[in-house]
Amino acid sequence: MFLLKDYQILFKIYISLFLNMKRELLEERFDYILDNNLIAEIFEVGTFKKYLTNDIIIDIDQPLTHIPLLLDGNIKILREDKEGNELLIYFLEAGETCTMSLTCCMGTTKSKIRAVAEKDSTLIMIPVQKMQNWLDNNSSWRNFILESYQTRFTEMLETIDNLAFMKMDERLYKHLKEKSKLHDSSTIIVKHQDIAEDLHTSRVVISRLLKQLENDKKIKLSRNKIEIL
Amino acid sequence: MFLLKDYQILFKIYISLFLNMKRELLEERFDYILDNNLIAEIFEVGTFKKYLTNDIIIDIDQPLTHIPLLLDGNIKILREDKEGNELLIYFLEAGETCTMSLTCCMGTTKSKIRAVAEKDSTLIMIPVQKMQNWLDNNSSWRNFILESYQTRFTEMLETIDNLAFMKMDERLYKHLKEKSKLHDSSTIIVKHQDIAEDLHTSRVVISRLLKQLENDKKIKLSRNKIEIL
DNA sequence: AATCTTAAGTAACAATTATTACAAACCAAA
DNA sequence: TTTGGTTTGTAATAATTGTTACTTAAGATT
Repeated sequence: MFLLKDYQILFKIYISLFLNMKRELLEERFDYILDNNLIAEIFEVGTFKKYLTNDIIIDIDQPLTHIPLLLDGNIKILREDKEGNELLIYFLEAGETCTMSLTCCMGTTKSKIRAVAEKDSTLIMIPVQKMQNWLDNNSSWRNFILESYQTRFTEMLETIDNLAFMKMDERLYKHLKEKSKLHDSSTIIVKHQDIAEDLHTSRVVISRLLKQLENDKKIKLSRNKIEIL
Repeated sequence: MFLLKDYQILFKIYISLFLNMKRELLEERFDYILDNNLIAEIFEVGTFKKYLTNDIIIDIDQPLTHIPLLLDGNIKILREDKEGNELLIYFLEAGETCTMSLTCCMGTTKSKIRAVAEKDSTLIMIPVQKMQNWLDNNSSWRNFILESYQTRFTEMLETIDNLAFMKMDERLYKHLKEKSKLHDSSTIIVKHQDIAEDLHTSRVVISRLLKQLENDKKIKLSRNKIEIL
């Protein structure tokens, strides 16, 4: 019997749900912390799953009715302006929720945010009403949400730092290292064009800077592929 | 008898505290919504006030022990990097709390954030323990905090937009209009150097762009003063 | 009024990033 | 192997922003 933080357990329950575990099995596993009422309630929730590959999944034009909770894979969150320019804000990893969606759900603001799955990902959508309900009644859920806010906050601060204080070559190199870490491989499969869009600049600029990095022996370039040395 | 949202009332109580209102008067005013226990608790809190003028107030190097709640005036929140470069992130107005501080308090992250009062401001510092306590036990406080997060979130998104998608001249003009709105006057009292620091650029650049704006009849320049037309 | 300090204006130049246009290389399918 | 589409490399040039160095102007102080 291993100890997890409450919200992680709550999260585990979702995963089990997703894997179609039997209710009895679930209860046996988790009732030592969460009471039956809570489990029952979770079972009631109309969750649905989505499999995503490399495609737009959330285009927030009208207020959302569900909050995504990422089970597996990772999703990048992009900001978009009126002219269609884009900028990567942060990556969502498994076990995380998108605070941006919370903001959209609860507030009236219509935010232009795009979420793109970089590899196959699975997520559960939680209805907003449940969301609000749990926020009031379940302290473990509350902590999960508060911690999410804080993580996102820190990451947004970092994004601001990057934009404000770093030059394009540094931003590029950092971005490469981040992607490498995220996909757990020193070889990244991307084309220059994609990087350019994430960092909101042009392909030519990225190619130029990548060439420089290669000359500096920091990376090795091939078609559709960048290896970090 | 006027209706306010719960957290606003809570906030009003703070203001009253600050104004040294008699406890009896407070209870008479607010107990129709908040029970006596809560009021009692608020009275127990070790609040203290600070008066600030144009000076650094919070330099977050070690975890904070108190959360500021702004009663009057306004405070600008700046991001700082290792080399001492700065960038304005957002303005705090009366009735707001600094979510950045929450992040610092609750998490372990040591953030480099500077808060500067642009005019005389008053704030109350709330001990972190109380903070956490209320979060669990008082739904009106909880909503206040969640709403704060959301407001800040939106504002940080806007900052990112400005940095990523706007050129310096646009950012400058927007900044001028914001300041004008904040101080409720079409005439802004600043020197070019200060603006340059807020937008993280050099004085010469700002002077140049301001001159352009003046030529375009959008503003009128004098020493230490900019008038928006 | 003369002097001093600070703020703002200006010019010349450097660095960074953006844009355009085209050539070369790579890969897959015919 | 040839073709065609996509990706990358490169050069030339423009636009934006940053830097340095100096001048001019405004306002405060003596």
